[in-house]
Amino acid sequence: MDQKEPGDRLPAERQLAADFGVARMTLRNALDRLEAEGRVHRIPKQGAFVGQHKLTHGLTVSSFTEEMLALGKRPSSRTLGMDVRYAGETLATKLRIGPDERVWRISRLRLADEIPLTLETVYVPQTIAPDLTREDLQDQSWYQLLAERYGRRITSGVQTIEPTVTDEEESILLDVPLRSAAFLFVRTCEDQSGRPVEHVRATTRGDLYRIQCQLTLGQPGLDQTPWS
Amino acid sequence: MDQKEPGDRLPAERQLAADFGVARMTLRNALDRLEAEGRVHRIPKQGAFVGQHKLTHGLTVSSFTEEMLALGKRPSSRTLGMDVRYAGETLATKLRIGPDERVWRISRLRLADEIPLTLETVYVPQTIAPDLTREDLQDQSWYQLLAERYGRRITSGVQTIEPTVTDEEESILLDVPLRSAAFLFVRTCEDQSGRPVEHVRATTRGDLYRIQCQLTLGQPGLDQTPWS
DNA sequence: AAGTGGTCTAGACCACAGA
DNA sequence: CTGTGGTCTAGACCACTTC
Repeated sequence: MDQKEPGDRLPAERQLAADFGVARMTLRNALDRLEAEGRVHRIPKQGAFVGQHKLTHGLTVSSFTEEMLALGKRPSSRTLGMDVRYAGETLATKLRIGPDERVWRISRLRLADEIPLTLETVYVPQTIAPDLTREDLQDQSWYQLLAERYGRRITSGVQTIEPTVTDEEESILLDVPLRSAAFLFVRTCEDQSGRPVEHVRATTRGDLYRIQCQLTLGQPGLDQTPWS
Repeated sequence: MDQKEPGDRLPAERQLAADFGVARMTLRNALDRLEAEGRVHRIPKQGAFVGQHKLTHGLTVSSFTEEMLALGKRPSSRTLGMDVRYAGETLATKLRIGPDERVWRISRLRLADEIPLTLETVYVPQTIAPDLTREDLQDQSWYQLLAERYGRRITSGVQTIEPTVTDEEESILLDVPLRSAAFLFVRTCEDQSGRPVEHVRATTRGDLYRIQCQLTLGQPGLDQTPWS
């Protein structure tokens, strides 16, 4: 079994399927995922090739902790604030709760190898995590905590991404000059049964973080439909 | 046949497959695409629902023209510069050509409903489009031109996204204040046979454009692998 | 218990690539 | 031409949700 180099062609699908003892459809599904992750690059009618580039973490649901560990960085966290407040109309809609229900509001500075990287504010209904403490949030994965203690596995979400410039407070906390370029991520995540679990606003330094993603062709003919 | 509202549940997969007269696997593939486009929202073990949100254009290969038309805007274009130069080392690597081969360098301001939105610079090997003229670029889809005249259908690409702030020239051309938030998209696109066709740097106004995408769970167990 | 989505199987046909 | 990936079929089993 020789090691493949980036750019090398993988064996034919039928061959691989036979090697692994699975049906070709199953093998293709696996390749689909590898391609989405950027680990292989496929050329229609020609084959699959070992990925050329080290794609950075793309657009999957993953906690800061997991993402940093995957990138070989040491994640840490400083809790800046943590309180309970009423959801209010906007947040209630996103979390599908009543506007007078209470939510945790947790502000944290996330660091990678002790360098400030992201400033995030998480909103989570108090009914989901009633007994949360400051210690729970220190240096452990928030998603792991949600899964293990509260039985909520985050499996999907919708995210918007905007460019922004840091204001005075963000600049100080993130240790960058005033009006530096940054990402603003806003996402609402759901658990395995489709119930909203958290709403997050995260400001991430643009000088240290970038998004890399594979572009694929939206199937022709359907993209034409106007969507109001 | 009644019209479905956002949030309504779709019929069961087996039912839909029977209605359309296709196998369930085929129906599921179609649902996968609709979900990736944000038109449908699926909850595991419960069903598929009409999409809640009007998702903005996500991360598929599409020309500016097509994307704006899909959003109901009228695209237009002003060519700012167009010349031929040597590729140089960096660009040559991305386009997989020799460093002393010639490339078109085309700068264009892209507008939506006459409002400046994106400032883009496209690099394309001269061998691919030898007889390009300024008129070719006026108010017609570049990808369509590539496909129809040169037989190159853009089907995939790799893109990096960074936040940036506009410099003096960009601010004037995009009609925004100095140091406004903007996206910097850098992508290299390939045709149907996997050959690089163009390299693009595009600066897009952050006050008018955002990215919205569906987050999904990278399959567990494989994400743990460190990628150097 | 019945119905659901998620997954897999073992075949099949097509269009296109390269020799 | 042969082999390839792209797509589809008709069935199957499982785990889970809902009644």
